[in-house]
Amino acid sequence: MKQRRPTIHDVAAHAGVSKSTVSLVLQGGSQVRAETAKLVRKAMAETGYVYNRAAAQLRTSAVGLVGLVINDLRNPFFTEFATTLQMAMAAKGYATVISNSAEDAALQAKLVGSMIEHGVSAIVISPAYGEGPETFDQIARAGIPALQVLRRMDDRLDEFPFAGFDYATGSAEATRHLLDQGAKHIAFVGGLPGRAIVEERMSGYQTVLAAAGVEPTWISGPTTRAFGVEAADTLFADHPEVDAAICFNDLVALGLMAGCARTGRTVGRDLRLVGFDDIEDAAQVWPQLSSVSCDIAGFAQDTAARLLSWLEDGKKPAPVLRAPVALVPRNSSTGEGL
Amino acid sequence: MKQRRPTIHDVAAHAGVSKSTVSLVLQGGSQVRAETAKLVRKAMAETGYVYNRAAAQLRTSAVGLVGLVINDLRNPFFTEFATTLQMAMAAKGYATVISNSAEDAALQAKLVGSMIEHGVSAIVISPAYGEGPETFDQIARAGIPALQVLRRMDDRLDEFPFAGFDYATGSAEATRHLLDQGAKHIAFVGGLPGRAIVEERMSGYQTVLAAAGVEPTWISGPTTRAFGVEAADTLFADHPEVDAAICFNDLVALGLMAGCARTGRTVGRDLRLVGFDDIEDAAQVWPQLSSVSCDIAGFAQDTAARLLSWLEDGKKPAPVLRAPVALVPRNSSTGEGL
DNA sequence: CTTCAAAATTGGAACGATCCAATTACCGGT
DNA sequence: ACCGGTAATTGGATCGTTCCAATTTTGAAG
Repeated sequence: MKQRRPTIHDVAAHAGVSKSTVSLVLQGGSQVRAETAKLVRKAMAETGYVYNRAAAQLRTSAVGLVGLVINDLRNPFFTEFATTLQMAMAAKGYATVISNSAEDAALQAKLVGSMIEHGVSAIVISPAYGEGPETFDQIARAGIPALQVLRRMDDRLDEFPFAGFDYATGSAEATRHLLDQGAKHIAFVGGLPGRAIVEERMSGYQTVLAAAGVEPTWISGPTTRAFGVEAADTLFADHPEVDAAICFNDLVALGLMAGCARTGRTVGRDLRLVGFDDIEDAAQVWPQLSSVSCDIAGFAQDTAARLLSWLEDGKKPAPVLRAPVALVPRNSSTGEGL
Repeated sequence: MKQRRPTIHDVAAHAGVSKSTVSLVLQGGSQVRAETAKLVRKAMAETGYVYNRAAAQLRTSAVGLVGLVINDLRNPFFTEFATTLQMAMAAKGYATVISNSAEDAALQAKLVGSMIEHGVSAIVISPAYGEGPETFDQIARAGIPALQVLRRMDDRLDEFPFAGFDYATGSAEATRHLLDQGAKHIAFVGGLPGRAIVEERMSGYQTVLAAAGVEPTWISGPTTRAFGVEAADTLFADHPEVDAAICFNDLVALGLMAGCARTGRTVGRDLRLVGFDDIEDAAQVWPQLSSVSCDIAGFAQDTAARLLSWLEDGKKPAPVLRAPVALVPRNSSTGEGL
């Protein structure tokens, strides 16, 4: 039980070949005779050999391991991204370690440090809000390729290319859609001031409203479902004229829907609603939630592809990429079929 | 840019001490003079040293790294478990790598293999359904402590202790609650035949119904939100007499709620509903969903504690642990305040 | 100023794989 | 049987740490 694991030496002895041959078999090159290879593989099975990656890594320093740091893994939007990316990388032979920073910059720095020590060959990070550039300094020092996704926190875009969605266009489209549906007063619900994404997601809304000569209304707050529930009360008490809303994300929108249901308003008629992200739930609640769809799975696959071409062909991705988004109108905004 | 990373040697040279001293500083023992230690740390900062864990691991083979394999990371129930466990382990200085097997036994085996190669010192696994004992054989061969959680797939309980929830009692309680509310015909919705958890979650339901002399009704299917939506139609078409339902999990229940809303039934009045797991959403939809609460966060913390005591004090956990569950009645079953 | 134990420091020898250059095996054609 | 050339195999040397035994430094007591 306590004895040490067999090594490449033991396997070699058991198979009657040299350790070099075993190593060659391990690497799968067609350099060893099929017959010998079979012999070695049998010996591996019999001795219960397990590959020691640390030893290999020490010698080669290249391992198929990439780190993924997510600021809020509880949010289904990010979960979808993480799982899809992991699958895509796995298909190419890379292992992906997922970590959740829980929006805590200090923890995030620690996680990234640990990943670097473990020798990840790249990092994909959706950064937490928070103080300094510590996390990215660390990555820069280690000289590891890193991609910022979904949120842009560090300005060294040449070093840490960013990819996210074209939120501004999305919210503009959503606003226009609501106006087309006859909405007179459109509120924006959720998001805290001073955050880049919030400003981005609001900018399209503000532009379109300004063009239409309508006054914007912002109910700011955290981007959670709980806040959405609570925002419903605020909305009806303080802004009774509002007849439509764009939410920072679907979680807030779903919360808002629950809040409306509780107070007896019908979403889609009394209040027209559009969310953001188009998470799976959006199509499965009733009324179905209109949302600005971000095709997060496609984005994740794209990210994997970009990362791979960086790692394997040395092609550094463009410093900024904005993936298109599309409004998916459903009955929470059209009111059809209610 | 391309030059190799500084090693412990370089740091030593820079600080004017020997590599052994640097190593000692790294390990934090109080064996080196405070003054020297400071000198070394300064040298580390100046040379941009990063610790090479692979090398250390090769020598000591003990690293604070544990693997977590989850069968469905998209399900918020599991996400909550994973993130909480990760935080708890991080607090004790362990890094946790999370992987999603996506209910694919072959992928799971591959993931576990990769974790073992990376030298994890323990594995926590919520296993995917599927064929053979391959995954666990691998773990057994490597002699790594492993905990089965939430789902019991392997019978070697001495080797792979299991911990899960006391579902049978939970569903019995839920059934009794619904009967108390005046329900006459209670259906069980979701879950595929032949799976241990499904049988467990149904057993309490069946026992209580049998005692009350009521016929059970089972609408089986996958445990997803989409199935819940679809099940609503089945339910009303084929079993119009049903006036209450227990769902395999909250996802199914939430889907069922959406399905009811679409067809104009009021959950809590026309149909009394209880879910399972008490995920965050349950309290935030409207009507609020009654659910058998599993305190998954507490369970995750508990799991972390059990794992740590195994790893650090050598105390192997009991082969089977069933954590208590509690029914949380809300208005989807009581109908209050609707 | 010695002496001596305790504290601090140091030089190898591992750990288990990969890589390279060097060696040996094999095979078809004289 | 011999040769040449390719294919297959094989010993070191090496990667960056930790561990151990051995050595040096320190400082308090005599």
